[in-house]
Amino acid sequence: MPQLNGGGGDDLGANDEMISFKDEGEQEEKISENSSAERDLADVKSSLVNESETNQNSSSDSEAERRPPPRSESFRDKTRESLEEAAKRQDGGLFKSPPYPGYPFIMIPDLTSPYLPNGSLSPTARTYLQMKWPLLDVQAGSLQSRQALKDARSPSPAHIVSNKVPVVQHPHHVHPLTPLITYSNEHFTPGNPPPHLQADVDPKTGIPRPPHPSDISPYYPLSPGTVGQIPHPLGWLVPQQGQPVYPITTGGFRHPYPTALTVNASMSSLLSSRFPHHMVPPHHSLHTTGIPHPAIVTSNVKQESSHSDIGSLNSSKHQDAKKEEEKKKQPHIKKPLNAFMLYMKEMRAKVVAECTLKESAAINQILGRRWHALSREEQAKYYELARKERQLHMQLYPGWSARDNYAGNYQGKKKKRKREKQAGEGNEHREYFPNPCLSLPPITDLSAPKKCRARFGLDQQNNWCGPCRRKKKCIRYIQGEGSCASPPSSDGSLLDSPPISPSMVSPSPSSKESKPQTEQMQPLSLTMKPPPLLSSSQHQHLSMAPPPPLALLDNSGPCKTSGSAHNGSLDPSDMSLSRPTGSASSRPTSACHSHSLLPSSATTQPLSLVTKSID
DNA sequence: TGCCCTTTGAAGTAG
DNA sequence: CTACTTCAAAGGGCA
Repeated sequence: MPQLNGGGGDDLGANDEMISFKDEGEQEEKISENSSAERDLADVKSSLVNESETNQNSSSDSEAERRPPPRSESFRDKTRESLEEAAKRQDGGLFKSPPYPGYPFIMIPDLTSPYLPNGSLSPTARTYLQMKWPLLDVQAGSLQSRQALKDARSPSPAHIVSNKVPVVQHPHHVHPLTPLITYSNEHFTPGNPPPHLQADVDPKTGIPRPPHPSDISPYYPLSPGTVGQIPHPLGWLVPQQGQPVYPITTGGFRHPYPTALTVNASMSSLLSSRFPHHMVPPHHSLHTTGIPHPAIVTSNVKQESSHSDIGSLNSSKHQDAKKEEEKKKQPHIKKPLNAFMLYMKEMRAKVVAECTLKESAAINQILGRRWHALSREEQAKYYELARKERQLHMQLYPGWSARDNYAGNYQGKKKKRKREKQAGEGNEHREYFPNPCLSLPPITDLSAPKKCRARFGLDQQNNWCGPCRRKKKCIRYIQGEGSCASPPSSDGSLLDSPPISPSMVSPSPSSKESKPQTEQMQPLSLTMKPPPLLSSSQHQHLSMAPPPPLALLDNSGPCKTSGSAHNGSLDPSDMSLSRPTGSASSRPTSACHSHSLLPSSATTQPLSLVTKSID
């Protein structure tokens, strides 16, 4: 991977400092162009979600009724339209700008499924496939090509192979930065064959395949002929040759829904393939390849629900023992990943490579910023994925509840008790970026500074409190004052706080000065969430009115990259999302150390980390 | 070994 | 309804 050195040293710190992401610059540009378009981020987000929901609604209105949510044509059509549109847009500037991502491409998840406990592959091992519409209609049956592909492929993880997940890989057109996971809506297609349809079984593997190519979603990238065995980030989620992947019966689960999913053959096979035998609910038509479902961590299916149902016998008295036992025995069904998590999984490796950082906390900060820098469409992609994953999860584990994973921690029980922050602290505004890579000079609102780490940065650890040095909870952080070393500015900003990290602060001396300055440095300072204290009305107001200081912060990186033709598809609203506010004027136009991190990525994933004041 | 850090988002709980 | 909490991933660091 291209190191981010912008001139910078190889060492982490230096490097980080210098890193800037082009995409941010692009984002900024957008912002500047659309400064007026500020919208409430929250609204935007919700709109994204809604869109996604909407898409699916057409197909799944009454999902509850028809358990096997038919994912529908409508959705498919829409998606296809979107894709086509995207493709068209890209024609002009083809990958110059972050093509929107995903559409034309398929992201193949690394072999290590997020849920697979023992993933053997590195997270980075992700392949992005380009989707070509034309390929979509490939007949599923082409064993030949499939075989060929198979042969050509290097050995895949056993589970994968066994599953024979068909994925088409087009090495040549892979776009590094814009992976997209495509779902085959088919999975949910109402018309899917009933379980018994396993009839269409892969002769070789014995694994059921999609009944008919025709069912394959139009944009389903995988052509049977070119099937590869690549896992998807949502690996288990990835359709196999257009077949529904998820349907699973709830054998050992709580069945909130009566029909519990009409599992369709493909799903069954998928599930079976993902679950170890013992994990698979006693169930009829599941295939057992011994592959656990990603969401299941332990060896046994968490059947608490069913257990509870069945045996309320075990009442409280056994609970403790029971819990322990369950802990050990029961598999832990993990929460489905949300949009951001999906994004993180996908991008983490990239960021790591760029920054040479390995610390997840730092990486996550970067990713968080990048996330905000994403265009609406890009985020929408992930929201959609997340939505699907949730649906899938729901189907797989109808009785599962997030509460199940609380482990009794809620309200102060056992483990992780995250920071005890009190209301008032308002962390939301914290903007410090310890990681040089972020280089975003931070501190925006700082009424709620973060921990010492965040406040002082890695290079000033001498200022950290003891616990912080030990990576423990910051003792200074706890208090609303939030002041570790230096008190917040009179205006509430921590601008006068010690510079975070040299790298972050960057050359510009006047950090204190100005919000504007700060703003400039703060590429993505905005959080999508409205300030906690704002009432909805206020919130709304904000969206309409000139952005509050905080909002202003957003100027992200100045680095406008060349051509950021960006996505032509973006509409003004897009910007609002990525950059809720921000005025062009405040943003430095030229100041950017943009060292492009990634040749290819640079265009797409701009995150201008470094901000230097102009002049 | 297990928690912390850090991010966003979803979902649960408490008031 | 609002506010708050937990947990998803990740991996280095620490007790």
